[in-house]
Amino acid sequence: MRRDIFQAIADPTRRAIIALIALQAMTPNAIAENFNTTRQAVSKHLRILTECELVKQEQKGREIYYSLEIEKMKEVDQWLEQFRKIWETRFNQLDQLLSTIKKQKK
Amino acid sequence: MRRDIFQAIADPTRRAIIALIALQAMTPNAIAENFNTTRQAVSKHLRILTECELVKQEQKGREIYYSLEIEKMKEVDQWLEQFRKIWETRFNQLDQLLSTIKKQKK
DNA sequence: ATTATATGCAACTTTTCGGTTTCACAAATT
DNA sequence: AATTTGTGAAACCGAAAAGTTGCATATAAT
Repeated sequence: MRRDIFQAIADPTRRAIIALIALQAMTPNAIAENFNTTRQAVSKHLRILTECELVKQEQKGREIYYSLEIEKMKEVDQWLEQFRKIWETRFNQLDQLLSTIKKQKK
Repeated sequence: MRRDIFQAIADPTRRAIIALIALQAMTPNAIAENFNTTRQAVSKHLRILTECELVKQEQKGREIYYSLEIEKMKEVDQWLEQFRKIWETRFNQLDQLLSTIKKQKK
């Protein structure tokens, strides 16, 4: 089983779950109420999210509260970093081009 | 077919292809040389990347050069934005906590 | 003109994925 | 003690994905 964060966020339902529990910890039942699937399907998603450490649990009696392990999200951010560098370079090049054109107009 | 950027970057080979052609345009054959798969498999990945507009082609004779449509990568960046806000809030809270502790020490 | 090279596409196979159904178990409620 | 509630896990199913094989086409080289 692959189970990395990129595979985890590939599914739209999982992205929605992530967004949901980012704000506050929730039980599987409460999460499932927000979707058109069964509790079991949500439970399966939560297992996947847990497996790649995107989610943490806190047991309270028979209820289990799930919340987002927000630090893990930074892995995606780090991966994007290499492309952000390219954006910036391109932007600077464009910037230089524009100022060159400006100079020529004078 | 779903075909969104999150599904596209879920596959590790595709992420590698993206990183490769981000730096310079390459032909399918040249790309395939970097991996343990057949040219056809790479070709299929390129088609998927093209379908979700992550990649653009430029034909030169019988060769086709693929390069990254870097703007599209910003979609992931935008999605991360909501979590970045949470990071910053948490960070500020930690910051406040630390300065409170500092004050108490005095 | 013939051959080699670069590529895309379609058919097929195996694996993975997302969902449902069913069951088991533990905590809470009656 | 019996019942209800909250949950996880396994078995199964259909759909989609990833890879391989084979073929078609166009350009380049001989």
